[in-house]
Amino acid sequence: MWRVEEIDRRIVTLLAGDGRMSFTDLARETGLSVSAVHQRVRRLEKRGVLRGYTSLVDYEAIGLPMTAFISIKPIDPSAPDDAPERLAHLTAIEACHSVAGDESYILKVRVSSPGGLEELLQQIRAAANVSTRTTVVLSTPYEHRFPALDEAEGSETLDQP
Amino acid sequence: MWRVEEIDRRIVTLLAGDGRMSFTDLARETGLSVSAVHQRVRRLEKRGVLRGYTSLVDYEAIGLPMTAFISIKPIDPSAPDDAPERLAHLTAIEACHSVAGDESYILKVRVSSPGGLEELLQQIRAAANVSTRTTVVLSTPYEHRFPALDEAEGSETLDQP
DNA sequence: AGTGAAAACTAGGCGAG
DNA sequence: CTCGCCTAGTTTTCACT
Repeated sequence: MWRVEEIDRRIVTLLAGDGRMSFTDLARETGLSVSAVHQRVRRLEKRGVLRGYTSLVDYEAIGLPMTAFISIKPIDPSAPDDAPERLAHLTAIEACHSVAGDESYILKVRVSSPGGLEELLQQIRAAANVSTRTTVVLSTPYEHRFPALDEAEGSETLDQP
Repeated sequence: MWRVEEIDRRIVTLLAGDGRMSFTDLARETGLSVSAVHQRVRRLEKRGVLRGYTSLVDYEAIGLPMTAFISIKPIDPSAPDDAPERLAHLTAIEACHSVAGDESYILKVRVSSPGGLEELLQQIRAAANVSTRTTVVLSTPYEHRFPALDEAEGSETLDQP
């Protein structure tokens, strides 16, 4: 009697929790056959609901112990705003969000040291002609959590053929 | 002649790019045997360098099209600061970073609508006794990128037996 | 959409260099 | 640390419902 979509949400949630979970395990958890889950996962991938898989990495262990948020604002507000493309080559930038508010973008960056952050800030200012405001992360109580999906959410979009 | 560590960095980078890559493929990409890669991956997992695997999800497709950053500040600065624990039950909060600066934490949240954001803000203020400052994300040019790891970074920490 | 079974491929353990 | 072999288990396709 529950909507079919329940199962897709369950699959997405399970894979968010363990991106390497086998189809066999997904099948057991969802009560479907292996081939049915397989088919659903492939369909979710094709539709872009599942956009890929990644490992969660300890940035401290790979020599990038420092995280910061950098808000940027164009120095010349009349110039075309192509900051994301201009900054894309800086691999220390993990994410770039266009935001409402005083500044135009928020960047999340990972660097090895204060010196590395200073250097990155100079590169950002030079590459995109922006002023910056930096907020250094001291610790991260949690990250990469996945929300509980209830039937109110996603039903319309996930339910299309 | 190159440091052995080169290979571990390569493995981490490959798994960051495709968290479901098979050991067979990892072996081919790194030039090692399957069992050698297998052993290295298990070691990286045990050391906590690889902390897990997850799927990348299109939040719009699952009915959570709205992302925001919420900075919070305690209303009573003399009270013990246990905001992360007090907020942990709110699954709309994807990440919680303790930060330097005017505010004490930055939260990243996913909601279904402005109404959902409003409700979440009330819950946050009530649960942690904080004031909030919200920055709504308009679009995300990129996210979840993984930095290029060069030999300068990570060598010390990754190189230990 | 779902199922079960066959074929191809992968994971994970073992002994050896 | 690395290799290659081996078996159990997983992925993927297919014909059928």
